Amino acid sequence: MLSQTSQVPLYEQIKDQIRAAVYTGDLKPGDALPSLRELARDLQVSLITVTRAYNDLAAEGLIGSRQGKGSVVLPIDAERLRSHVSARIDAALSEAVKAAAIGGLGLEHLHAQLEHVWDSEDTN
Amino acid sequence: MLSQTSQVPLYEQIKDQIRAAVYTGDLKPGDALPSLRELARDLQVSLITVTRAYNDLAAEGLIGSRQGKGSVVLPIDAERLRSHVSARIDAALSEAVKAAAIGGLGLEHLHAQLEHVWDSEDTN
Amino acid sequence: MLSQTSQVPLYEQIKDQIRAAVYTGDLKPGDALPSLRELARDLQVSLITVTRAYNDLAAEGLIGSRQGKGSVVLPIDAERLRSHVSARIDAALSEAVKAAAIGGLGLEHLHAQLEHVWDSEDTN
Amino acid sequence: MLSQTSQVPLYEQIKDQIRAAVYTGDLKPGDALPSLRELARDLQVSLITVTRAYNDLAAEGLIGSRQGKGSVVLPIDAERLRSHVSARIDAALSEAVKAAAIGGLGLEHLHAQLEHVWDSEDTN
DNA sequence: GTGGTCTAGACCACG
DNA sequence: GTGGTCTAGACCACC
Repeated sequence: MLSQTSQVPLYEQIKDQIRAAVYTGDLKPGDALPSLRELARDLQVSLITVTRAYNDLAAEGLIGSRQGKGSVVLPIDAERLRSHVSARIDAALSEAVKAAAIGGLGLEHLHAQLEHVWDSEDTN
Repeated sequence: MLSQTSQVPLYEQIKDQIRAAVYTGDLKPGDALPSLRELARDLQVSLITVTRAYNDLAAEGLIGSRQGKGSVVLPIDAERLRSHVSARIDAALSEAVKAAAIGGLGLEHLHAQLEHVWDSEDTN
Repeated sequence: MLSQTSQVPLYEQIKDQIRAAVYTGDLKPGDALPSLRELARDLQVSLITVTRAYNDLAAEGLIGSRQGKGSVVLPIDAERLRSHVSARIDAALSEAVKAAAIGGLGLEHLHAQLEHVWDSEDTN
Repeated sequence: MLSQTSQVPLYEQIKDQIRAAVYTGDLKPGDALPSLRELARDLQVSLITVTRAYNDLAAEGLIGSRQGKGSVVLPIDAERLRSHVSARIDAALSEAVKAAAIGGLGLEHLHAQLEHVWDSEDTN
């Protein structure tokens, strides 16, 4: 699902979803991705937008494209994935800690809030 | 310190810095802010960029400006601060949870990582 | 129609007109607003002036803008509209009461004058 | 009492207060106004600001100044006062009616609200 | 001196 | 095409 109202560009949202599918295993190395036109139709966005997302992911080394054969997921490097995820988690937690410091909230509050957020994300 | 290369607009960076100073108590209600021209000169940005930041903050109700008198920090109400901090914490934790889901990491890992980040922020 | 001689800033006049159109229903949620450049040309003002008006309205939560897609009216919530209208009415009536006090006119005079004004606005 | 935070310029606030005093009879024709320096001290504003207020009122024909004799209230023209007050009342009521129309509120609501505002202004 | 407004014109990101 | 950002420079009102 894409948000037309979010500040995040559409092509970034598409990239995030494909990345997430790859990293969670919903898409495995060798799997074929939907064609540009198919995905553009399904997501109700312009062909240009999907093209940009695929190009970016190809530049990242996550997917590969062959003339007339469509795009496929490339083998992922476990180390790559781990550092990618770790960096994102640490950055996010650092943000949370800074905000807590401003509000004078302690570590316990963060742990508790983390439980709440975890549960609510789980149900979505 | 402003980053000319960051994706974040200059005026947003200025707003963030002033907001942080107010919320942390470095700037207290009633304190005078640097004049538009003074800050523009110090930060090496255009007068208009600083003006925009001050205007936005005034619209938020965080600061007040009067022609010929300069700009001052307005009294903050506790409710405002609390909701501001809560929103920031929840957004950040939500990011962390999403990243953990991609990496297949569990809630325990997040709690542990939170401890690490908390300690490292503490020592800065 | 904008007044170049009024004390009210051009961008505030633009904001007022769009706000009025939204609140009266001339513009409904989902409707597209004219593009920045189009409105600037039509109103004979600078692009920046229109941009500022749109930005302010977006900060108010009344409209939303996306790069490359234009600007649209966002859904309004009833509570927001009610408080907006109430505040405007109270401010205006307070002005009238103050003026009446200066002229030594009583409450009955205001009620009578209110009838007259109501009728004359009605016929416009 | 002057509001340092209001958007209304200080000298306009001073003018309003003197006008109100004249129109309500607290200051009668022939009465001496406080000297520029005295009023500036009392109101905690600069001499320039008070001077501007007095000059504007003199230009309006409401007060007169004589070298070394201070300023005095001039005879007021009853017709002048009446039209001045009427215009202000009508403008304010028209604003209120417009706002009510937007909110779909009827004439009865305005009459009721007028009562409330009248009472609350009375107690101040 | 201060902030408020408006201008013209540029470059970038997005679809 | 769209909106977002930033610039330099001007004039005004206020104190």
